[in-house]
Amino acid sequence: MANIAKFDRQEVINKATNLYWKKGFHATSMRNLQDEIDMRPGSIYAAFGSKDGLFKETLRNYTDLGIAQLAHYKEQNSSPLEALRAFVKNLVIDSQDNAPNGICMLSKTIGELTEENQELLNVTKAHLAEILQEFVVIIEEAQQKGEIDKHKSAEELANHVQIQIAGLRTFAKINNDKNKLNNLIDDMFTHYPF
Amino acid sequence: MANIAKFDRQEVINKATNLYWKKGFHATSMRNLQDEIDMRPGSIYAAFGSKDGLFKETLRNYTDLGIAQLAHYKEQNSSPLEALRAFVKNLVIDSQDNAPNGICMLSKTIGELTEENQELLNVTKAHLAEILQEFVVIIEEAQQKGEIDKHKSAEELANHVQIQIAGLRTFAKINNDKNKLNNLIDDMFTHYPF
DNA sequence: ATTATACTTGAGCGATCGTTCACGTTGTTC
DNA sequence: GAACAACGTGAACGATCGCTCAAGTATAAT
Repeated sequence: MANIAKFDRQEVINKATNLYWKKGFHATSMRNLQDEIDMRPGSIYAAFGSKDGLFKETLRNYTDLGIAQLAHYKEQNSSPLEALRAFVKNLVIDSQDNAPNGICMLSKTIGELTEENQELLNVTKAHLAEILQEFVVIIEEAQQKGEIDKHKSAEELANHVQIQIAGLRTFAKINNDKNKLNNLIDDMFTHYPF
Repeated sequence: MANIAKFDRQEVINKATNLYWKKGFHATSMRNLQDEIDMRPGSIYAAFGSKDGLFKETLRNYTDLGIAQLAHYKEQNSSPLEALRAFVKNLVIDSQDNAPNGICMLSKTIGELTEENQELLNVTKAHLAEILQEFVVIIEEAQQKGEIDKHKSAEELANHVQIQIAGLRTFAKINNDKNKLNNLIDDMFTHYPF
């Protein structure tokens, strides 16, 4: 017989994601997490195994949320390219105020961790590759619709988008001028290499 | 009377810079630093005051080294624009192997720290602004020499360069294809907005 | 009611954190 | 060579780290 879930696992993971995203892996203590998700150490370790294990689940959650968000913009826009633009603007501009951290949790983790946490690093890289692939798909759709030159490499354009997002989100942390950020993103979609 | 320096302050700061740069602020313990710079806690605290104090000195050191490096490339190139390009290639491509960390120490710190370390965050932002100003100067010199359209805003171009560096260095961490990175940087200098 | 099972609890483990300070050593001064 | 100043030393402080586990509580099955 299935037992009553004593805690809402998804809600716990969401809260843990936000805290890890905000403070980073090393600066987030299990004490901090205990307070944030309102669970005692024993329960946390029974459910997630370790600090690393919980972090890995939050990385998965973060990536799923990002991919779902991109799908959301695709549904709302008939144009794949416009959907991508809206997605990027949301990440770079809106996230500075709404999200736990303006920086991408995956980029931040790539920057923070070393080979001492090789497995978490590998997971993070794999998730970034997943998102890259989503960009490839949406760019190929835009090419099908004639919004982008079909002769251009969708993979290279996707790389370019990911580089711009990483750069812009870092920049936004020191210069949160929304008009400027908006213009930079518009430029990105109206000039080379698009 | 000045006493004999019992330790080489500059060498100690260099070693501390490399460790902080590699591991980040939170993941670097004072024990780690003691081993790396071969000093006992009392001496470190007498010389630098605190973990924060030493970190602040390494940020200053890192920024000075970067500015000196840019000056070096300016001396070696008659063209300011080529000097800037060589500087960027060095940061993005060579640093992946040579340096303690492929990521810029300042960007990494911006990503890692929160308002809990507001002063270190402010120092870091100020240093990024310093480097931005160096880019403005070199771009203005390139405009004087007719290498860049004088009607373009040197400040905006400098911002663009800093954003590209942040994005490319993150990208290089997951895809260290030197040919691709080289092409991306060449594209950056031969297409919009340059 | 009793037993079995599932889940939570929180005191506390050994280790490590950033930091301090009484003390030892070294070099200078008179 | 005695006194002093300057610096380095490392044991050890209280706090916190990630984590464990014996005990407690709640629900389900008999």
